[in-house]
Amino acid sequence: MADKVTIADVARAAGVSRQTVSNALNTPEVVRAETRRRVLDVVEELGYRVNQAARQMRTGRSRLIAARIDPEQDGINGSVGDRFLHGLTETAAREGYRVLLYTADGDDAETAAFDDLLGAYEPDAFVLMATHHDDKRTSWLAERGVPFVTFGRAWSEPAAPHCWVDVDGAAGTEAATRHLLSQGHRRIGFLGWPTGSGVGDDRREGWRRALAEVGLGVSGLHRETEDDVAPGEHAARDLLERDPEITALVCASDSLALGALHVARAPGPAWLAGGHPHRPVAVVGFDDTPVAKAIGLTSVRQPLAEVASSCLRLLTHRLDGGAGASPEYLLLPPSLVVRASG
Amino acid sequence: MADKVTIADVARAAGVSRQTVSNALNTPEVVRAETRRRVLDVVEELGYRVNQAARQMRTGRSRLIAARIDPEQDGINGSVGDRFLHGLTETAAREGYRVLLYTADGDDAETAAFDDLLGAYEPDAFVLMATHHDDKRTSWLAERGVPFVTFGRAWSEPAAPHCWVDVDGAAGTEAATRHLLSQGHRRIGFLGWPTGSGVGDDRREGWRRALAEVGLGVSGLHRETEDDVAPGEHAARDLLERDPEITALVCASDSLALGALHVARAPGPAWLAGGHPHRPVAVVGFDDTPVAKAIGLTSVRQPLAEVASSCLRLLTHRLDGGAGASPEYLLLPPSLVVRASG
DNA sequence: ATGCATGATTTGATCGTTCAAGTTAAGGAA
DNA sequence: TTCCTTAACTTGAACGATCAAATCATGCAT
Repeated sequence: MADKVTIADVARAAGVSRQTVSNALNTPEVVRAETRRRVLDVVEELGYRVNQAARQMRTGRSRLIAARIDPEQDGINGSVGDRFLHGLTETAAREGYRVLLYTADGDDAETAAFDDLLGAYEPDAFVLMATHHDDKRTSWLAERGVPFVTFGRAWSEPAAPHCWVDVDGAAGTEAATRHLLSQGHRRIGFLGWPTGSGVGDDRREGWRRALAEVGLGVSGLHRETEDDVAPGEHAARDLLERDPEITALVCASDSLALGALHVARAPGPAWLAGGHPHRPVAVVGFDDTPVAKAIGLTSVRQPLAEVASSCLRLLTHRLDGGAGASPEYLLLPPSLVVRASG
Repeated sequence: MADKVTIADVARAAGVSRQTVSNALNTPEVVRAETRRRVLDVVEELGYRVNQAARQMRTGRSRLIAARIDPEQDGINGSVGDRFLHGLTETAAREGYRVLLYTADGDDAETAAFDDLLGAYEPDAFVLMATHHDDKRTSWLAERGVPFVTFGRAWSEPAAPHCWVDVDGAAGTEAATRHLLSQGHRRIGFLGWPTGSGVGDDRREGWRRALAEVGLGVSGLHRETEDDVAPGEHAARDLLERDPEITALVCASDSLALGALHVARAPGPAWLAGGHPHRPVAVVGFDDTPVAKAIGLTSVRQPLAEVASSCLRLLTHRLDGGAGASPEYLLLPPSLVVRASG
């Protein structure tokens, strides 16, 4: 609290001007090596730290990156966002940035939040999660020339005008399906979300592809429903009852997979209510949430730490380095975490 | 992106001086009502927003609150921090503050992070989670006069020199135990953490108290172990095998409870490996994590949103209002979420 | 009338940094 | 010698807000 050391203090102690101190720190190449050393020694000795607010005033750059923190949606899939945020914060710190949080419920509230933040704190960039078709947020930012990356590809545009990083969901479900095929399963169903969501359609496609590769069709083998446990259970029951040949299910999320497990399991334990005795069915989820780990559910894991660091690297590259003209896209492969469920 | 409106722009348009605009916004009572209205109209019309950086330079206040984001510990209990952070962000926004994230592994790394942040971004305050005995972090901040609140009481000091908000863990386990008693259970065990952790000891105490109230002792009824699923399972097995009379277990966390469930359940489903057939045992967890909800585990729920908003309210009260001399403490009651497990 | 609070507004200075332009000294080419 | 270039460093101004002090009316008591 006591003292705040300013650049002028350092300059005085080192016997140079303010600007030379600034140069020694930010543009070393214009300062004589010996002078630079002397300045850096004094900086160290006095414990000088540049004041962000002052720097921001002059340069217009806040070294702040804004990201949304979600209320844990259904409580199961929510943890994805948190793992991502943690990775983001860690990488950001390493690159000299900090993560500023905001909340918003819906796209309109979020663009309003953009406006507020830009007016007051002037973050240098935004990181968006969960992109969807006709995402208003990206166009809002793009129109105003605000830098941003998205975790999630641009579903509506073939070649997006902005950078994105995403995980290859289709590759994930494809790997999951192949895994099940290799275990001898031949009739493998899919539990997903209603057509029209980019992410959901993508995950279904991976499953379809894997089956097609070995000459199997998908007719009557899938159900689409809301992303929660109860709907998942319902859909799974329906699917399994209509097709007694099905021995395995690939799911678009751990929530759905958990619902499926309630049906697919052998006569259930006392603390899981209402299970009809049923043949055992293998189940694979998506996201490798804590719940999956806890109950031994095989699941597709997204490399969230890498997604986060990639997002940040794309941003800082644009912010600090020359602003490369064409946007970059990055599609990372997920991995399958095999557990007892399949 | 185009234009940024400054206070000078507003002043010019409204035909007053910069200072009057500032006063109209920050000290309305010194400005004539009519003038104030005119200024506010112009503010609205031009879309003026105060620039935080400039304000911070002059006032020394950043309106930033720093909080740590954890890597999801064991993946199960981690979600507590995230729910808290979300609440914090939401309340902060309402009070004109923003949450700035940082990461740190261990107390020393965290105080180093304090130093970094204070030097560069000058957050007005810190919010700390998971306080423990002899917490280096609180003393570091206190010595330097940096405002902060902790989620978690000051375990080492009788009357802490700083504000804290906490959840009454003992009340939670007490309620859980009473609930089990009311269901007819008479021999109720406890699975907890090694003695010495404030939180863990507190939770054990609530269980003990509830049993004592109805004249029951606790000898041989509890086990202490590391906070994870496997140790929980191990400890539960040990406890249940040595005392065949036990019909229910209260646990210090959902992780432990999940381990206990692996033992306590009726002959397990195929996807949960290695279960010895066993008598059914009721289990209650702590934290009401997504996992608890997913598997139907009765659990003690902490009112995280209220904890977060209370933390923030205590802070802003001190930051904005007069800095009340004596610290305030707030102990909030948890609630029991009853599910199939007990 | 004069003086003097009081209310409403304005003026100049300042926070700590970096930008842009200026200065100084040294080295080469003419 | 004189001029020009370059390297190394310094000086003043500016970013956009608020603080502290100054100014200008206005009303009221003396």
